[in-house]
Amino acid sequence: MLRIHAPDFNLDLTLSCGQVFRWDKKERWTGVVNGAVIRAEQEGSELIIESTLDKISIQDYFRLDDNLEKIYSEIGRDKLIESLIKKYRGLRLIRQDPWECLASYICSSNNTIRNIKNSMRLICECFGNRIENGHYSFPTPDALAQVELCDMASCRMGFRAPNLRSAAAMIVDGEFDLYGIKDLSYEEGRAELVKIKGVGNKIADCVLLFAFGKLESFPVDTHIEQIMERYYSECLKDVKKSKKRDAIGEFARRHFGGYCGYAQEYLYLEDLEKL
DNA sequence: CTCCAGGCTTACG
DNA sequence: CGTAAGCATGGA
Repeated sequence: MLRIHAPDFNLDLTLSCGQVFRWDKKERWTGVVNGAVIRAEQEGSELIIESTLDKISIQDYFRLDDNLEKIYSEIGRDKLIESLIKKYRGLRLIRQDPWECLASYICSSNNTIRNIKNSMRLICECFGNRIENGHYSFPTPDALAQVELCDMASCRMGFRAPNLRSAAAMIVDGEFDLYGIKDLSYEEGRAELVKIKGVGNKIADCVLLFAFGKLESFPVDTHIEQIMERYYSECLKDVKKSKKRDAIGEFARRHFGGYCGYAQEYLYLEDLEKL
């Protein structure tokens, strides 16, 4: 049992804001990270962890080394984001495994969070390794590259299944250096990721932000598009519909600065919770 | 029934 | 160039 000092951290918000798909809250939050089951709960500023992973790995996963005060002062450029910082204080980005992150977001296109979570659970149950009762590791690229498409149909991924398997094959064959992206700039990494079939700008931005910690990434999906239209419409007039998402991302980098990926997460959660 | 969901690819003017 | 249909699946 680990007790980790975690000020400015909100476990519930961090795990329920839609950035990760393999955590569930029962009595405690339970998830699988890097092949190990983690059970987590929070008591005030103490994060209480039961896992075989060490303290450093947990701190790294939850990005507890991020200086949130500095990030808040950087992105807090207007009234809206200031109010969201106040409302969702302690929401942190998570440092996900690149392959699981890529696979999850390949599955995310034109899909719901509920369906994505269901598909990722099935993928792990069908093709991962059993760790303990009811908990499975995320299958490696090798494991998925060998799966027949007809066997993948049971994971309910629909038209995205061939994209996931071909991404796995590209990584296994050495055709795509996923882990090398950590050494690239945001722009270079994006140019690489969109070479994968089924990966466009938005999914590339999610992988760059959630797995590689490129905090200047600002993924623009339907939720972000809607909330940005509502609150920052004056900055998007005269932009053609087909260029709107690019324009929103560029505006966000100018407006919120180099930590705009954090701003994205707060805006996204606000739109998720709208009535 | 239609419309939408953390989009992307392809085809057609 | 630009726009639009089509893509599986499930829920509202």
